Amino acid sequence: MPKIVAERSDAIPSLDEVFREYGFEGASLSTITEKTGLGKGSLYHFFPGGKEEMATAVLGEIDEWFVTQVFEPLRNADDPRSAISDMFRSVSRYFRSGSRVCLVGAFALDNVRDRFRAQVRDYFAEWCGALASALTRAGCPEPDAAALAEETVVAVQGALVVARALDEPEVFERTLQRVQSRLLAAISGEEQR
Amino acid sequence: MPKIVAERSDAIPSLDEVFREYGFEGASLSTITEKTGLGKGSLYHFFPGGKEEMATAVLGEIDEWFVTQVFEPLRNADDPRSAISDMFRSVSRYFRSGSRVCLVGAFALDNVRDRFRAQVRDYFAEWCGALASALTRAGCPEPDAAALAEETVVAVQGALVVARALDEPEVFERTLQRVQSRLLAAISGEEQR
DNA sequence: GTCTATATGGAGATAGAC
DNA sequence: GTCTATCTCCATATAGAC
Repeated sequence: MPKIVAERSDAIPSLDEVFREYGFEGASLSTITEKTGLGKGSLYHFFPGGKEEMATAVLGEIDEWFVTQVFEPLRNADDPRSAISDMFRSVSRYFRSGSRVCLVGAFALDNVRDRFRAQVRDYFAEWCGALASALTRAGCPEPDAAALAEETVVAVQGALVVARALDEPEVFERTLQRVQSRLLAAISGEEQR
Repeated sequence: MPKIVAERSDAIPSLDEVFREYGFEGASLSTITEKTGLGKGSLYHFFPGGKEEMATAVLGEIDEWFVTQVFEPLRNADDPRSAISDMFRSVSRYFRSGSRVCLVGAFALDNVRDRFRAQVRDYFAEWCGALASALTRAGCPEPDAAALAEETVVAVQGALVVARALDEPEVFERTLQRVQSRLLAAISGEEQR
């Protein structure tokens, strides 16, 4: 399907798709041309830095989505409990119930990690930090909160790997359910003390 | 350092290293030549199918290691409890406490997954199956065993992703500790009934 | 801004001497 | 078995007309 592209940001969703499907090295300029509907001329007009700039832009867009949809709600919500539930809903939607890969995670395992080191690092650090913050405000003691947050982020990433390896997206939803109930249990447990 | 290469299998460890470090697409023939110490002539003599055959051979070698070191012990050990402990020790050693990537997991997230679909699939399916078998024989009821096994494999893969993304290998060891105690707790819990 | 044509390099792979 | 030379192809990137 042809895309309507009038400015740089209109191309980002297609670029996101392409990198997710083919990986950074696997996404050739001709593939990108095809999937975005933009010729090389336009592509280099919008992204003078070439593929690397395209990927940086996509990572930036992903980060922005997570910041507004996930990280900020976790950090600022009046009700941290429901912010955590919202996180699971958003994440499930974002990863299409396990049939969509995490581009940042894929970059982390790839040799391109070093080229996008800061963006990759921050994404995971922010996620862990924001979730730990919500857990703490929900009554979970500090060290447990950090551990639970890390466990949750690890589970999400692992589930995406295994789901794709087995071609069984259900692994992802099962995992989300499991860690979510574990988090909520940890919170109620604390509140009862 | 130069390698002593007299037969095909002598090249596998170097190939394994190269693919782990550069990924499948990122590992060019000149990189491979350099790291294995073999010229293109020798390389194509040993692997007429080129890069794809090299990767297949590496995946086969990895699988064989896991079958003998991890899967068979899990399935056959007289004492499933200690087989499970052994698994965690072997896995920690194999992944160098989180500083080594899982090549199969990396392939799963990459677009090369489809080219090695069966090998990628089997690796994870076998791991889950073998661990579930050990858990069942240790007294864990069937459905719980499968869920716990899946959770464990998911955690290992996720920990490798996050450890590499954050440049913090400790994430891996922490995760192993956590899932190990959870498994052992589940088993003792069952045995007390 | 978007196109076509093109430059240049390195990729994977092969041939054939030794 | 291992080497060097070479083939072909497609990659990223650029130039310049429109």
